Amino acid sequence: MTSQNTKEDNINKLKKAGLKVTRSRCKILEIFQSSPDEHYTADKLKDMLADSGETIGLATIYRVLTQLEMADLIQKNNFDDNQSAYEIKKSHHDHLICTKCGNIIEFVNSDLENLQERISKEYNFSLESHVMTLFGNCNNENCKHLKNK
Amino acid sequence: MTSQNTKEDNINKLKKAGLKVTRSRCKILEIFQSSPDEHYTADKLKDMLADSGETIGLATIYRVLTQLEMADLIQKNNFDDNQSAYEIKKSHHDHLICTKCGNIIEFVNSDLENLQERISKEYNFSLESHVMTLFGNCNNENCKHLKNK
DNA sequence: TTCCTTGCAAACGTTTTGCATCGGT
DNA sequence: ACCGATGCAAAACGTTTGCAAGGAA
Repeated sequence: MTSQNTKEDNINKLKKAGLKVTRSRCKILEIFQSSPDEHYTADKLKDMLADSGETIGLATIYRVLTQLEMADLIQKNNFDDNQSAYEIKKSHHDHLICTKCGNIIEFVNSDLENLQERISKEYNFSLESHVMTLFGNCNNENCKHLKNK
Repeated sequence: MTSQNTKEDNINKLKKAGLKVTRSRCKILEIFQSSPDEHYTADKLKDMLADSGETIGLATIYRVLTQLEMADLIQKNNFDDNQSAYEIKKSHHDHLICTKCGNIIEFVNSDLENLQERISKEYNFSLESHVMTLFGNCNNENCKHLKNK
């Protein structure tokens, strides 16, 4: 296994960002890596940490999330809710969100990336980043549980 | 003038939505119509209303915004801030946002609309709506005022 | 030992709600 | 006259911050 996500790697990533290697930061990073497509709110993280026996204060979680975001290890999303959803940083990608069950699907589309560049040029705009989110119904069988949070 | 935005029209729109035609709702609608490309926070609306001699409580503004949104007369945007920005509902369009000065530019692009449909189909997804926001620098001369709010 | 990190509680800013009053219809 | 709409104040909510105690280097 030449996994990119060993504990060693995380230690290096944190050090590189000038952050001390603490239990909280490692545990949080590991959760993100355990399900790379999942989106986590601060609250959800707190619950998951609690479930695995780690009691970490919400304040710390918010602080860590901010730091990991600045270190470019995770990405913050402001979807339609009042809560921010974080996910591990990957190459450019966007989201489909089911308005019935809240399910989030990620996708990558290079045509989209190109189109964004074209549009930016049209407005003499220097593109830094983007967000694109499609809302609709996922048409899955198990789209019955309303808003899994 | 065969304007679509007479007071008569607004009265009809409100009635159609099952809302009483009150001073607050009319004034707020008029502000949105006076600058169709502008984006307003609840706070900003309160200030503008105050400037024109209308003192309307923030609670009412939020209630009206929610109702106008449900009536499909305005649209709510959750950009990167903590505040929601509302604008009058137009045909599909998206945003370029300057990360330096906060300036918001609207654009419409039919290629984008088509591409969204293609992507949705790919995931067996029934598209209802979308959000696309490009962040970058607007390269305007007057891009010096940091974050005009 | 140093300074960063954490927990707790309190503060914060935005949005929502309860309730009495007001105003369309 | 009825019932929805409003104002005010208080509550709720997610997030941030101050401070004292704890932990990595």
